[in-house]
Amino acid sequence: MSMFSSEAALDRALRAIADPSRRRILQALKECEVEAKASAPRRTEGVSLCAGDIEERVPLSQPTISHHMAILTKAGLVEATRKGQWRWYRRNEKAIRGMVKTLRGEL
Amino acid sequence: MSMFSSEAALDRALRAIADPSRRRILQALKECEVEAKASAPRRTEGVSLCAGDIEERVPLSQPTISHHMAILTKAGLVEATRKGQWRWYRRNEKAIRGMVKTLRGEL
DNA sequence: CTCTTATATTGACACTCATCGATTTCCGCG
DNA sequence: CGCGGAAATCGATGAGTGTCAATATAAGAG
Repeated sequence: MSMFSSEAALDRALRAIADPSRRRILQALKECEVEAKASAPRRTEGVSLCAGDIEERVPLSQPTISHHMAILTKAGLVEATRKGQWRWYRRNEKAIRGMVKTLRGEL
Repeated sequence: MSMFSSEAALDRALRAIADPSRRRILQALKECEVEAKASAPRRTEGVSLCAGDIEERVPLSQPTISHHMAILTKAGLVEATRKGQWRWYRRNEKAIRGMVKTLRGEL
């Protein structure tokens, strides 16, 4: 029983990844993960990007980035934690894998 | 190199499955496949449904069904062949599998 | 050719949504 | 408290889209 067993949850996730900008954001988060793995000293936020970092990597305005992050978070594909005035986003690999798996079975 | 290597093709496929009605249509086509496998006498159109059949299984008007079938076909997820005045639709399993696989790698 | 049936196309409508500028909220710091 | 920076929210706008009724097209039957 995955976290995408309900039609509504799967629908949110599929609509989330149906947008090219949001797919680019997910890829940017993935690249930052591998970078963090490659670098020797483990920073605590190594596998995360804050909204500003994403804005640097994806050519969209700050409100638009914020909007997309809210959609990705509500869909469960991304998790966020506050740290001071920043918000650190990271991929929810389990959820992403679960969505693909659900897709393979349900579609 | 899958058939969804280009961003445009993947985008078409993802937007296609982002709609619940189109996912229901894909499921209806899948059910008809397993029915055909279960029944002893192999009819030539056993793994297909015509637009009218789909209309019976999905509560949408005929023009809407036609519209969705065009989108699914353009996305490559469904194939169609004319047979008299009917159009028989069947899933493109290879493409569907390929899309999921591309998603697993690219996402 | 005409009738009937199956599907596609058109036109319209309501609704969603991606995007941005402007503003607001939040939070650490002095 | 007040300031500055980061992110969220608001309001507007333009593009996209799901849906249907009406109409058109296609194709077999008689």
